Amino acid sequence: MPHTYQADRTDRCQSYQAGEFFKALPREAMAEFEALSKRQTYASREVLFEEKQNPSRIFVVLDGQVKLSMNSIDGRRLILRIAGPGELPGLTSVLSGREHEVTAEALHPCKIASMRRQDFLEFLLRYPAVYASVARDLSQDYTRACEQLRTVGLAPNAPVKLARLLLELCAAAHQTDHGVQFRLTLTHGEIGECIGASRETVTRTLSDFKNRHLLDFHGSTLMIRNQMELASYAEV
Amino acid sequence: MPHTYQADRTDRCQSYQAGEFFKALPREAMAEFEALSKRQTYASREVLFEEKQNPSRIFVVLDGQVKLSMNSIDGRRLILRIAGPGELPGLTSVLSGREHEVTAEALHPCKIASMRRQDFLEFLLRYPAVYASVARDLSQDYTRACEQLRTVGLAPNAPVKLARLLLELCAAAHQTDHGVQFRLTLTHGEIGECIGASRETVTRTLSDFKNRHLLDFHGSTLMIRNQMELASYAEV
DNA sequence: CGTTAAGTTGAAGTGAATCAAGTACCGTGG
DNA sequence: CCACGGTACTTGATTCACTTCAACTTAACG
Repeated sequence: MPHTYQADRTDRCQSYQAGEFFKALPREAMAEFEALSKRQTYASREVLFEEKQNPSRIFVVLDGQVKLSMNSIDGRRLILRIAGPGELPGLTSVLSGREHEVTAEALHPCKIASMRRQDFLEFLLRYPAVYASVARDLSQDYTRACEQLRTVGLAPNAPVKLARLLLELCAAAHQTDHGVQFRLTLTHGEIGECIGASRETVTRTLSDFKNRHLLDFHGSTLMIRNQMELASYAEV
Repeated sequence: MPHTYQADRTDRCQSYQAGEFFKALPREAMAEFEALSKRQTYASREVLFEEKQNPSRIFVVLDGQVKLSMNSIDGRRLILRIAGPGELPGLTSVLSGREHEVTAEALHPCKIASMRRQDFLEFLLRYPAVYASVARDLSQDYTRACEQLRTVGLAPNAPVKLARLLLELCAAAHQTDHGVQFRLTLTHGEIGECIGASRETVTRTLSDFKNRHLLDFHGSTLMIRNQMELASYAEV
């Protein structure tokens, strides 16, 4: 084997293991997964799979972000989540064989690994231990879907929905002296699509929060000044 | 063993196997599951577990129906689904150990089997084949949650939401010469809680559908006259 | 047969969508 | 360096679907 292969292999391992899924995998399972899968680069906005399609491949995000959403005929859209490195968008459908319930689309240029569905199912049969990872991933997906149902279906109004989304983002963010700070990579329109509100409502609600000193923003940087108050506000 | 035990045991097998979960289970796994679980009767409205609780037991509906819902402080409610015999409400949380995202409440008097969470997890380790059933159940829950997200979060208005719910109910209903007919066991209020609409809106929209000859109802019996048109209406 | 829960219908109020008309921002190329 | 075009954001005015409130009818059930 040429030297470059080793380097590449290490690189691949790291990419795969960015998420939880492959963490607990035995070495030989990991190697086999890599052997069976192929890597590909997806351009920004390129679609990995679409809702209503039958799942033909399993995908692993190695690098970049993938937007999972549901789309309606009239152009309305509901963003479910942004999947990052190590995640397996569409796992549910690949397992069940039912058509995809969501559309996956590269947000930025992405590195993606993928494998034929049948190969993955056979791989699963050879390594039943992987089921534990599968179950964890599925249950996480379900939990997230429930959280979003709570936001979209149970919140009494748009400000509460937005507050809930912001608090979710806080969890992955970085604490400073003046509050929790993070970059808002989504546009107002996309935020609206996460919570079922219009772009304008997002703008208005954000500036309302600013006026009430719950948060501050300059450009795409958002600072949650008073997370406690925001949280009590978001309570459903 | 007394004779009644045999009879009881047969009865129990049938109850467990009403759903998909236990269908594929090896005989000894089934027997062990029964030995470790206890049966209980729940009165109408009695709560099996509540959201935010930590999961301590796994539940199996043997007979009756269990309402799964999310509840907000101010009395608003979102009904996720009605679980019937053979289903395992709360499975996700039992597996992940995270707090319950939903509340489970007996609709009518119910027969329920339950088992200590720890016992179930150990049972799973002894019978990894059960993971296949677990994965199927989880993916089904996820799919359903997605469907509801589509209804609640993506439908443009209440009539479309209601039409989608009715079509869902049609799937489990019985075809006649004049259309699909089934009993609507939910009250208008509960229907509203399924789709995120008020009781009055449900009443009004149903009578609107009736006027447009999409459906008919007498008492709690509902007849979908024109399923095709209702479906095209519900398209999101 | 009376009491309670569910369904119905009308009227008024409201939160958020939509429409409209801007401004700020950013990368590109002259 | 600045004009340009495109995208995102902002803000106000209008509209509308649905909620809420209220009064009433009908059905369910011990």
